[in-house]
Amino acid sequence: MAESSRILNHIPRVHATAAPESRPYEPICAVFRRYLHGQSLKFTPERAMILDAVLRKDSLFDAERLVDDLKALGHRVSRATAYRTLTHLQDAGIVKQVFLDNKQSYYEVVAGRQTHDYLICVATGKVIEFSSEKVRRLREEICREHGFEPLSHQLQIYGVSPEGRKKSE
Amino acid sequence: MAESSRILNHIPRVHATAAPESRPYEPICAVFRRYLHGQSLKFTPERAMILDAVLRKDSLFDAERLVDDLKALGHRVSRATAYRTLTHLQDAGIVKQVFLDNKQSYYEVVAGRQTHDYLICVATGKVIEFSSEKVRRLREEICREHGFEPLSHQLQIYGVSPEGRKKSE
DNA sequence: CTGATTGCAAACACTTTGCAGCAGA
DNA sequence: TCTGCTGCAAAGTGTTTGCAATCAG
Repeated sequence: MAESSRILNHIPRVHATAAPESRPYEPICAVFRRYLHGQSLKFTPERAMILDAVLRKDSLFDAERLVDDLKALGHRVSRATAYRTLTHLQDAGIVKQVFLDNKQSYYEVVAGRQTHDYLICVATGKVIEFSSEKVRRLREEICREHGFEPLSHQLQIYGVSPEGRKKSE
Repeated sequence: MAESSRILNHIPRVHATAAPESRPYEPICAVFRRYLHGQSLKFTPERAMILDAVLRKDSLFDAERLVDDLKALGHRVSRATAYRTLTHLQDAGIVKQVFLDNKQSYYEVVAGRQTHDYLICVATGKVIEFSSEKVRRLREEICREHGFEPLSHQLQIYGVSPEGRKKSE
């Protein structure tokens, strides 16, 4: 089944399987504080504001959009801090980075939510997010076959949506 | 099942489903020539050399590696031409672009071969390529549910391989 | 011949990083 | 107080693009 292999130039950072010792229903903010404390990192106002803005997202977002959201809420946060915090949020198992194109990274919240996979219309650019138990089961099966311990996955299907089909006629 | 949607900032280019009117067993070089001709593009020595180098790859590669391979074969091709040609090869349905991390793009040959999905070890950076009929069937099923016409897909599972587990102990 | 192609270098866009001043714990 | 944090601007990096010379058809 496996056919060949190589080494990646850049190992992508992957969010934790689940916040390590997270209790059910624990506020995500508390999860983050605990994570930061465990790493001798500090819970700053900037990090609190970013986490807040992140948790308001109910679908894919990028760093730019996050900074804009914060600006709209009256908070001024530098891009650098946004990127740095997104990294911590990933390490804390709160957000996941998604690679949909070669231009930039996207993020989605995973803590306390189901992760998504994506249908991307190449005619309209529209992204449909869906969550599938079958995908999760297949991922387990594939990993079992290869002795792999899964942490995260990404599935994107590129194609043409019903609207895209109309548009291109 | 679908939960929310948004529009992508950059619509990724996706290789054609299959070389449009490709005949079985037709040499890939002929497919490319036919594609170029159809687009009023020219078959240049650079494009021939790049296609040749691409077809020698049996697993994931990146643009840099491609240029290095060509250099090793004694051919001098600029990065710009390599990128431009990879785009044409994608449009011709010969290669597919893969997004594994936020640093760069990877490519794999798809013409006349099975496409792959990837298991990526976050401990070692090793990439295991595999081909799964179950993944292809699931993709069809998901597209049917959403009225989507699939062109391409990408599945990456990030986790820890057996060797990675040993290493981190 | 004529429009497409090439290589070069500059431009681009997203992301990361060095640094000086600031501030949680 | 002692680290870690922030914003800024500069650096970094893969990829794209403008342009003049060149070449395929």
